[in-house]
Amino acid sequence: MNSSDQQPLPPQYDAASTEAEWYPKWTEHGVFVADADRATTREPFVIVMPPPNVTAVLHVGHGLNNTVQDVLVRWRRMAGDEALWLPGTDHAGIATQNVVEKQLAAQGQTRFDLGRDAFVQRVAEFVEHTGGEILTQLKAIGSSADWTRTAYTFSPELSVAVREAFVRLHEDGLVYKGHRVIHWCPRCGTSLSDEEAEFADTTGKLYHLRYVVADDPSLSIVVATTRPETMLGDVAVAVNPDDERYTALVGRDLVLPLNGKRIPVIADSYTDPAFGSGAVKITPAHDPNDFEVGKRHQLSSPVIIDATGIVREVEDAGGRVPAELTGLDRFAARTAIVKMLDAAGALVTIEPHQHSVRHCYRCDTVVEPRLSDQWFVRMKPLAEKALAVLRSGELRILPDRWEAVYVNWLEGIRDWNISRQIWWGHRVPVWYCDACGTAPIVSRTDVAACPSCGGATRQDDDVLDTWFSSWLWPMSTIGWPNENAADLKAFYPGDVLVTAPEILFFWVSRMVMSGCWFMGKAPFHTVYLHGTVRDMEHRKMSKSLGNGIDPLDVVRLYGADALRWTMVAGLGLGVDVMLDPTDLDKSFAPGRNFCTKLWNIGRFLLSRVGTEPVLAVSALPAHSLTAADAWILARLDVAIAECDAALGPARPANGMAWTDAERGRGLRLSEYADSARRFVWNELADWYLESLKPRLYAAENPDTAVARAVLAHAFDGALRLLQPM
RNA sequence: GGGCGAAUAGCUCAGUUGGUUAGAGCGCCUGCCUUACACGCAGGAUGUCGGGGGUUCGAGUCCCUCUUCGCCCACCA
Repeated sequence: MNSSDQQPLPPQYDAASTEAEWYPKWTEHGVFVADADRATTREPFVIVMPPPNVTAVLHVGHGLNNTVQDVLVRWRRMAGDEALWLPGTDHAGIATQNVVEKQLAAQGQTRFDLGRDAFVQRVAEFVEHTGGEILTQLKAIGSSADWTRTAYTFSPELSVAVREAFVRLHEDGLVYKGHRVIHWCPRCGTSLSDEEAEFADTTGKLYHLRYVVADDPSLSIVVATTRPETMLGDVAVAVNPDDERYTALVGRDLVLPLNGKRIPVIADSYTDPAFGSGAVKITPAHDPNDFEVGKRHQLSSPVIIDATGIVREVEDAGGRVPAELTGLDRFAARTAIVKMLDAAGALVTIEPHQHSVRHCYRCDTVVEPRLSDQWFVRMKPLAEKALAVLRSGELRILPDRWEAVYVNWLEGIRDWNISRQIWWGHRVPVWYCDACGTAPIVSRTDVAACPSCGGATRQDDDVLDTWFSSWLWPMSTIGWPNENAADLKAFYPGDVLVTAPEILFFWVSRMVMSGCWFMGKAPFHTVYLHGTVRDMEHRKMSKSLGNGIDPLDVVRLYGADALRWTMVAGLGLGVDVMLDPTDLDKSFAPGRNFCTKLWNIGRFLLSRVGTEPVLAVSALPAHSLTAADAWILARLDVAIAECDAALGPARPANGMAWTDAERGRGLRLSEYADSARRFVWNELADWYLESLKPRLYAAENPDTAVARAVLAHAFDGALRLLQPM
């Protein structure tokens, strides 16, 4: 050993070169590739990656989400499990279509100029050329996913799964076509599910309008509405049957201002006598509640706003829209109508009104309730199974307070509108024969000719909600519906699902439902909901706010390990991670510094121990160990136990369901980071290594080999301990 | 309207079933370029644990209440 001089390694760790060198080695050696055969002799441990939108660019939220998954997968891989982390992307129906439509708009075109086939082709090409870039970016942060299994929600294989799910649910009586008022985005031109129509608190106005009794102008009723433009489509005014103020008027006709239509006063318990004037205008085509009221009273449903949000006579609306309002945008029409009502003496008052307005989750346009035909999934039977697995402990959610949210949503679940009037997505597998008008044909395979008359068929124009493909993700990616697929047998059900609470309803609950329904088992036993990455003002990091941090910048400046360290160390259970986009050093230097600390322990070891084999610690006689040796070996054992306890248990001990005692344990990422850091820095480096200097700078003697052996062992242990993160 | 969460050192946060001097990182102060590391080492200061009340031998930890932030859900006409 030459202790005198040259340092083969620089005193500071260069993450960029090291990481770039190692990642390809890992993939070349296939260390991330799971093997279905091996899973018969080892415990499988499976995490499916929440598939980012295929057009997505890596942001720090992905960094957090994937770091957590990577830590867990690497931890189990180290522990000897057959670990599978399954990556992939989501075709993201509306989102991706919007991106391409924006490109077209820049050229002054719309999708209708191209036509359906050409447009779909164009989106597919776009996705092929620029999509999935995020998966490459995930490699830069060290993600140990099994890239040989990379999946895509719109691949041929997954399309088979989507059709199978639709057809089977139809066979089970859970898929049906419904005619009702749904959420509609006039900008995207499609219906939305309840979850896709997000509430935003708004200060609006409550307009009080006076409708005069037809045969006695001295009598009138005042109704309150936030959307006066819909009055053109009113077919009745409803009052509560117990409301004595209006008993005498029930059954009589009112005259609708502006278009002179006669509408009846009806009694319906939907009306709350305490709200406003206690009388509600009923617009069946433009409000879901009014639609129900209208059905109960066999009223017509005149449509006076079209699919693009323009006011005009669309259906059953003859003579309802005055010429001067026809063709106006719904909001322009509102202004105009209020003016006209005022002029007509029908506007009583306007008062400010706090309420929540639904917006499109993709483009933030105010959602328009719209009467249309849509495909729905009857959710109650599915929800019951998803509730049962939580109650039995087959499934748990961490932090556990989310379990109540999950239960609450499932207990009040409503049917899921799964059809979208866009072009990018899985086409609804239903065919119609216009010639003979036979019943719609729901089929796993394309139907070219009508089975009854042999005539030409026409496939349903709608595509399926993008979540209708992602809810199958834990099964479809590993072979379902082929029940004999080796991967499906080896890797279903999986273990942990790591995501943010935002998509608990969109995705997590639905995966549980589909897994329970189609496979008879929840797709994972643990849902881990992590926090959100925020800036120092606690604002969510986002492109629009310009407060984001590019994970790739962090990788370049501080290293992937520093990024990962910051994510893991800052991640209390369910707690948000705060980062300062204006001071990257504040957030990421600690991780980088820790790497350098580790690096320098290594340099010390190389200079004082060298690269020759050392004695095995187990071969050292107990009496040859100094107190420091025994101490650091004990501390290593403690650290290992602490890290393991912080992360685990990996699965329910009985293999079936969580016991009450187990249920809240584990997934304490920050505790894992703390324990590991304390051992490496405070115990190994600060104390043990310092204590070793007299021994390792002394002339060679019998103790030298002991010190070298223990140091090498402790350092090896440290590296293994840190490997997951 | 219903539900949930948070409030602990200047900042970001730990404090698992109530139990000796409340912790970490960053920041700050004082020494140190000591032959692994100045992206470092040694040492130090810092908190009526949001306010009020209560239970208890004992409360950051349990109960009530108030205040302030934040989140989710809802057929808010």
